[in-house]
Amino acid sequence: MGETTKQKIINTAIKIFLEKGYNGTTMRDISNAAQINKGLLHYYFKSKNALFVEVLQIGAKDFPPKLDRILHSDKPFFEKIALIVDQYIELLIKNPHLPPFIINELNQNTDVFIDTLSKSVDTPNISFVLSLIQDEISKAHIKPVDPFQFILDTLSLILYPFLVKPAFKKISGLNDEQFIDLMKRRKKTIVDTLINNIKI
Amino acid sequence: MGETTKQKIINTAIKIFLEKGYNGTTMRDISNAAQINKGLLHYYFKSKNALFVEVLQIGAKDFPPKLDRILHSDKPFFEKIALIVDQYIELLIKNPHLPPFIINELNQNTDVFIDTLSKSVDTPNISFVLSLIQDEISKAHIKPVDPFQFILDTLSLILYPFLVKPAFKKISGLNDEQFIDLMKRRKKTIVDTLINNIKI
DNA sequence: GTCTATAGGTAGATAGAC
DNA sequence: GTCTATCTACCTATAGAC
Repeated sequence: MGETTKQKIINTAIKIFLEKGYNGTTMRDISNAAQINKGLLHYYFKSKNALFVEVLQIGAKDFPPKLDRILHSDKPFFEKIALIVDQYIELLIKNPHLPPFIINELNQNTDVFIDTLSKSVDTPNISFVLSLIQDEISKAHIKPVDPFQFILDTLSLILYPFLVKPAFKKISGLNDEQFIDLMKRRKKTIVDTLINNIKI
Repeated sequence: MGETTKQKIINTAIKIFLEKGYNGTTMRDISNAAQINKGLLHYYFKSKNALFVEVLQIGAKDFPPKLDRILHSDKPFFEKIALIVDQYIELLIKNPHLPPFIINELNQNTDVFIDTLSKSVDTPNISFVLSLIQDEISKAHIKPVDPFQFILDTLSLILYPFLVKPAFKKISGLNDEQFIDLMKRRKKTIVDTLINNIKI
């Protein structure tokens, strides 16, 4: 038995929204790509916005648990960093449209986007991460850096290349495969950069 | 003497395009904000796209020269880094909509966007920057890092916070003034992180 | 140069036959 | 549940009066 029509719509909508963003996507785009009738979109989903919200909630459900498991494990701090960098980069390699999509929706539709996400996803517990870093500092395992800035550093180093991927590929002349390879090698670079900055 | 109508259109268009992106902006938005008649937009500019291209070229003209002057100066390498970080952060504080705008257009309209920019702006000479880093390495002034990755690190650390500013403000509860203050303090954090990673 | 009116197209959404 | 036809609203762009 194949996908139900509703499933087909959702799966297709995820793909198209990721590629083109909310504004850039038309209901016709989705119905064409899913090869179903336009009217059916409104039969299953009240409106474009309702479809978007539902897709967003489904798509976002799988991310945070993995990170949470790493953060709450009993592994050493430096190892946690390496694991998180690894998980993130692998996620982004598999979902290259995710970072620009999030940045775009975040800046054009801030409130709806954040509210929808925080309702459907366990908000990543920032204060826990902060306390984790603070703890390492007070135990003199790492230098007394600003935990906030350290989190910013980490996310910056991981996400930025995926945000400018099109320009990066054009300027450097790399193809997709080579870009992925560079990002896999970048894991170590990022961990080194982060750890060089905090090790005593 | 006040602005000419054409100037008024351009100035307004820059603002609106930056806020809403190309797709999110309507000609009506621009004419309303500029308080001029819709028809005049098409009198001065053939089409929405032509207006966009012109605005892009004008807006992009001022950026690269400053960086180029720093890069080609005879200042020590570490000082160049500090100056570049400073210039970038100050630029972004003054133009907070710039980073998300660029990311969005870059990912949705890759070719047109890059082509338009590279025609109107002296392409920032990446190979010169690479050779600059390579030179420092061969003189044993810094550790033998991958120059490509080092450039990525630098841009990542500078730009990322501005890309997620809305989420960051909402999560942290900071207001605009506090965010700017944090970014000014972040200059030193970034330079430290970068230099810690390459100093011998 | 500036305006009004409107053409021509396409978006999201609905009604109703099957 | 699925389809076609159609509505309303809004977009870009143009024509033409002033």
